[in-house]
Amino acid sequence: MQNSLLEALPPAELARFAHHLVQVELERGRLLYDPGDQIDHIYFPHDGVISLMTLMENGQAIESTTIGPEGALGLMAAVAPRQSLSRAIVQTPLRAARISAERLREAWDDCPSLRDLVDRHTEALYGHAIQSVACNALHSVEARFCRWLLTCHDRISTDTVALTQEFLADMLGVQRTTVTAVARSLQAKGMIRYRRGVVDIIDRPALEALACECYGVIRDTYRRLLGPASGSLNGGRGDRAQGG
Amino acid sequence: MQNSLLEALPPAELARFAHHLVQVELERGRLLYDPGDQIDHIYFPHDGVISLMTLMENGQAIESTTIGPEGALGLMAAVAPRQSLSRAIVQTPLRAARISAERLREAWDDCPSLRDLVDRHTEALYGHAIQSVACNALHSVEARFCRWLLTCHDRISTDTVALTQEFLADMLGVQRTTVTAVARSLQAKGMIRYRRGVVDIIDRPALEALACECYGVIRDTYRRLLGPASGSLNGGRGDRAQGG
DNA sequence: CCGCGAGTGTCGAGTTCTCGACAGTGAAAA
DNA sequence: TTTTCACTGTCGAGAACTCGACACTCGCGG
Repeated sequence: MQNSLLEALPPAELARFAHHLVQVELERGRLLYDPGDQIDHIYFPHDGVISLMTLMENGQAIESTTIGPEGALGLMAAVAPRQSLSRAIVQTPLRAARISAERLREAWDDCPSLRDLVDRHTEALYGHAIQSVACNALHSVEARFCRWLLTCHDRISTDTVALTQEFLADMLGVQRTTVTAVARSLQAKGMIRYRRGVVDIIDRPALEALACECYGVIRDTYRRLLGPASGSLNGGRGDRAQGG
Repeated sequence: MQNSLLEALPPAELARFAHHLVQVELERGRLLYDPGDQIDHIYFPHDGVISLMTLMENGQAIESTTIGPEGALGLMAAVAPRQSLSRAIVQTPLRAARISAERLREAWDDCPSLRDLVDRHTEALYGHAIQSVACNALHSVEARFCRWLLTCHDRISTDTVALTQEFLADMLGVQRTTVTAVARSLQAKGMIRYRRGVVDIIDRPALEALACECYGVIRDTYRRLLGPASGSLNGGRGDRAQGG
């Protein structure tokens, strides 16, 4: 059990629905939800990344936010039945705990810490989204490319990311040729190495220097709202931690 | 009382906190929150627009989402104390009902419909944000300019919008010269007329044709989640409406 | 009345990214 | 081994937008 949300729950609450959790392994590219789909299952990743993509009328899909081990997919359906607003696809090989949304809703009233955690998670996801709004309007493809790599790197256990340039171009909402140009530039600087469908991260500090501030802002938002000192375990109001 | 959320509440629930609501009128440009500010008041607009802006390290601010009469500002603080993630400024002269977040939290446990409505509002706001993520990455300044005008037009009672090109450039995250060029183009087509700090909307259908799909998507998301048939008033699960 | 300042018009060089096209290449399948 | 196809490299014209600069003008205050 490595999902942060599940780990943060008091054992007594976790016990109320743990027997409904199913451990699953999902392959890269697996489609979990499309816009309008009823959210029937909630996924708590242990490692790996799920991309949430906004689908346009012409079929183009662009990444809006991501879900990793610090969060969960479909958590809004823990409160009440909900439809997905995004396309959700598995980005990297994924290990996750899955639960029927209905089963989780049945435990809802008896799980105050879970409710609090879900609220904070929702807020963090919103923070992720509004930072991406700014990022897409203001930052270069190169900076966004680096941010994307770093975010992915944080959530997997290796320095090797399996992805094609074509796929990344879709994520970022740009042409493949643009991604190719950026990738070559980064490789020339010795920051990454890549071959067909694989990117190796060589010099992470350099990537951090080239990435936009959004990388750190989003990471810190999750930490602040869902981290150990967020007050989610000692019941709400008090902020006795030393800060942020 | 014209705010949709307040109007949608059962009178019994509204009565639990209505005596704490204060009617306020706020001038254009008024700063309500900056990132990190404790959310001490919640605003339910009757007419007018509040812009939520993501603030970057260099001080640049770009609009991420907006709040109008169909929503409320700071609603996440109705659940538990929260800090603002955005800068919130009054976009057009605003009439709103304001309540202390703490007072609303006191009524929280006794207001199931309010809780449901807040959940739906949060989801709609998130939907707004992820659509803007895609929009900023994929759509032209002209299309976004039109979307912005339409969204604003929907929420005020006149065909005249008070805004400078410089301000709109900030909202959209582009250069003022770009906004000027687009504005001139739209005026040449007879769709708008403008003078110093004022834009008149002449041909709304033409603006709708030029705006990107995001305008309609966001509007429909709010309607679906917060509209009369959303099930928020008859207590939850059942979807007995004819749907859509 | 004048002066000031915010808001707008415009210009032009430069950069980034688009978009279509086609060639090269590596890895897996036949 | 050969074939095949997905993935990458590259080119070039063009569009969109940036960025700095400066002139103009409207409306307000002195």
